[in-house]
Amino acid sequence: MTIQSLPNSELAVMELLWRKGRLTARQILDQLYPDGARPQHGTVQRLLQRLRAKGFVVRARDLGVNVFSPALGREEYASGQLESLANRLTQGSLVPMITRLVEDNKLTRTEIEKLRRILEEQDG
Amino acid sequence: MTIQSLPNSELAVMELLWRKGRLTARQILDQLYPDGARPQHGTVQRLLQRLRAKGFVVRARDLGVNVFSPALGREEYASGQLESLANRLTQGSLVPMITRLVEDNKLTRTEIEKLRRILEEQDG
DNA sequence: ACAGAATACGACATCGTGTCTTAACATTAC
DNA sequence: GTAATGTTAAGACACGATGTCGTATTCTGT
Repeated sequence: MTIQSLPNSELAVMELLWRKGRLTARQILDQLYPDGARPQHGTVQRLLQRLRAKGFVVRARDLGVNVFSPALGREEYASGQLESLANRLTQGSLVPMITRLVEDNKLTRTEIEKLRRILEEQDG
Repeated sequence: MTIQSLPNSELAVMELLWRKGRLTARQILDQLYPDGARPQHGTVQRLLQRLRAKGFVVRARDLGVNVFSPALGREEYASGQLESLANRLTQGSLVPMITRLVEDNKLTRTEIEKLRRILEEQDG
């Protein structure tokens, strides 16, 4: 049930889709690799195909072209990764990791404030 | 500077070392694969070698045998992974991920309590 | 000095990733 | 309706990481 982890090239496509919402393969090619040395069109097609197989993007026919959009949000993906990290490393709990980050001063004051607020808002 | 992420076989060795502290290659072989179909001794040796190359374990000569121990703690590794996750996915911030987990009720009340306490203890 | 254990390391199969290429298909412009 | 153009699907492949062997070499205790 865990969300699987994506390789870089596929994550890059997801990033773009998360930012733009819906794009055609061609648009992805253009926006992901605007410079000279860009990959073949088929490459993006392939990535999209793999992402679809993994259930990360959905496809819709639109004016004769396929339009792709994310099947899950960035936060959903990110928090899923976080969960699986916790499962693998710290018996499923975030506490040890966060504790460590706090002790090492890896969190900014603003972050700490925000986290406090989020946790305070929880029930009562 | 980010802590790299370990493959399963190497992580399994680290797990064991985190639990036991210091072990010889032979002990690792015995404890990691107690059943029948165990790998060759050399396999563990190889894993240890790779872990050493990556800086995850240190070695000491002890009574004529090498004894291996973790070069970093589990929490250090785990929080490093968390950081790199945040860097890759949410502009370096944990807030979006945690927010999401809280909203989805993925954290137990106990966890939330603990996290609150940790964050409260911070400065003033 | 020798047997037995420990170590180092070259080798290799397999898999995932990143990319290409070509073939099949759809669409558009005449 | 056909040619030109763009889109999609899928086979192929190189490359690196992973997991595992096996052998050559080095140690240790007696």
